[in-house]
Amino acid sequence: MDLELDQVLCTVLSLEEDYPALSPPLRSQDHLSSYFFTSGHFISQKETQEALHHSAIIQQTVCELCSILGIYEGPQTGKRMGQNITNMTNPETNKEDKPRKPLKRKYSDDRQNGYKKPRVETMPSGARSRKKTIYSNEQIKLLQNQFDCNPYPDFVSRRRISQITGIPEPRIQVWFQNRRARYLSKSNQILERKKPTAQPLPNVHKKLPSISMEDIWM
Amino acid sequence: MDLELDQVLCTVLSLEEDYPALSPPLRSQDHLSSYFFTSGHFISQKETQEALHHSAIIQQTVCELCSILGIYEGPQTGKRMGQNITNMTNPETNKEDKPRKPLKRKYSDDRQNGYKKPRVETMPSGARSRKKTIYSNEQIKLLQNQFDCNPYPDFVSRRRISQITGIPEPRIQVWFQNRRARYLSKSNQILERKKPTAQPLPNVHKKLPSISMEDIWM
DNA sequence: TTATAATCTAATCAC
DNA sequence: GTGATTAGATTATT
Repeated sequence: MDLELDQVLCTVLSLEEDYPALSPPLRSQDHLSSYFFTSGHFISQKETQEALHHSAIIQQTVCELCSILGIYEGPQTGKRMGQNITNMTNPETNKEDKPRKPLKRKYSDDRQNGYKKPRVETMPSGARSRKKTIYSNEQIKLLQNQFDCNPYPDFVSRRRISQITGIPEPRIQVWFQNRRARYLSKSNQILERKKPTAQPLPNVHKKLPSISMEDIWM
Repeated sequence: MDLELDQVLCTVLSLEEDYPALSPPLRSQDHLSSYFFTSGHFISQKETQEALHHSAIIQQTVCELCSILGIYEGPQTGKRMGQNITNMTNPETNKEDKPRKPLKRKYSDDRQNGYKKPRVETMPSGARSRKKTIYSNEQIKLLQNQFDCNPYPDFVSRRRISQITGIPEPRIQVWFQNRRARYLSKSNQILERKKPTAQPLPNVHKKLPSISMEDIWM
C-alpha cells in the first residue's frame, strides 16, 4: 500500500519535474472558493453562485489540461519544486546545450552475439533524458488491457487512454512502443487466440465529459 | 503573407484536432473581461480590479498550459471543430481499435537499390496517424537555428523551444529526429566547422516568465 | 540483476 | 519533402 502510494508520488514528482511551470500542483478547491467567498460580501447571492460555478468550470478545465499533461490533482505535497526552474533560469545549464560534438557511442567490443551493424555513428548517449516515469498498478493494468486488444492504438485511442489514466499521450506512445518491442515479436503469435477477455475501452470516456474552452471565454 | 497565415491556420487546426477537448482555442481577452464587468455593478472598484487581475492571471496560466500543449491563442476561427469529438463519442470508430492483426508490410519488390534488410515484419501502416503538422517559417527558422547549435537537445531545451515556438515538445523531438536522419548523416562532418554563428538560445526564456499555479489557487 | 522508461537510428508510410 | 510511425538497439534508472 505504501509502495503504491510511493510510486504515485514518484510519478507526480517526476511529472512536476517535467512541467515546472505548472508547479505546485492543484490544491483542494477550498482556496479558489474562499477567494470568492471572502470577497463576496459585495456580491449578491445569485452572482456569488454564478461566480462559484464559473470558478468551478475554470478549475475543471485546468484540471483537464493538467490531465492531458499528466499532472495529478490528488493529495500530494509540492516538494522538490523549483529545482527545474532554477535549471531553466540558470545559464550554467546551457553548457548542456552547447554545440556538443556528437560522441561516438562506445560499444563494449567484447560482444558475443554479433550485432547486424554496430552503427558506430553519432549518438550522444550523454543527452540527459527525461526522468523515468513510474506508472501505478492500475495504469499498467489498463495499458496492458488495451494492449491485448490493440497493440497499435491510433492517436484518438491513445488520447482516450491518456484522459482515463492521466498519463500524457506521448508517454503512452512510448509505452506501447516498448511493449510491442518486447512482447510482440517474441513469437507470441502462438498465444494469440488465448485471451479475448479484454475489452477495447467500453465507453468509459463518456463518464469523463470534456469541458469546452467556451465555458471560460464566454 | 497569405501563405504563411494559411500555414499557421493549418497548424492551429491540426493542433485542434489533436486536442479537441480544448477547442475552441482562446479568444481575445474581451470575453472574460466583459463577464466581470457586466456582473460587476455589485462589486466595488477595488475588488473589480482584483477580479480582473485574478482573471488575467488565470488566462495567462491557461495560455501557458496551451503553449505547452502547442495550442495557439492567436486570431483564428474555430472551424472544423467537433469532428474529433464525434469521433470520440461515436462507438463506430472503435472499429479502428479492434485487435487488428498487424499487416505485413507490402514492399514494392521492383526495387533497383537493394535494401540491407527489408525487415518484413509487423508494421500496420493502416493505423490512422496524426495529421501532418505544418510549421511556419519563423518556427522552422528557430528550429534550424537550434539544430545548428545542438542537434541533440535534451528535454529542458526541447521544452524551452516548445514554449517559444508553441510547438508541442514531442513534435519538436520528432522534428529533430527527422532532421538528424536527413541532414546530419550526409557526410556533414566536413562542413562541421563552417558556421558557429547561431547562438544556443540566449536567455530568451527569461522574457517568458512562468506563471505559478499558486496564483490560481491562492 | 532485472525490468522498463526514454532516446536513438534507420526505414518507411502518407500527405 | 517532410511530419509521423515503426522496429530495434541502447542507455539509464529502480
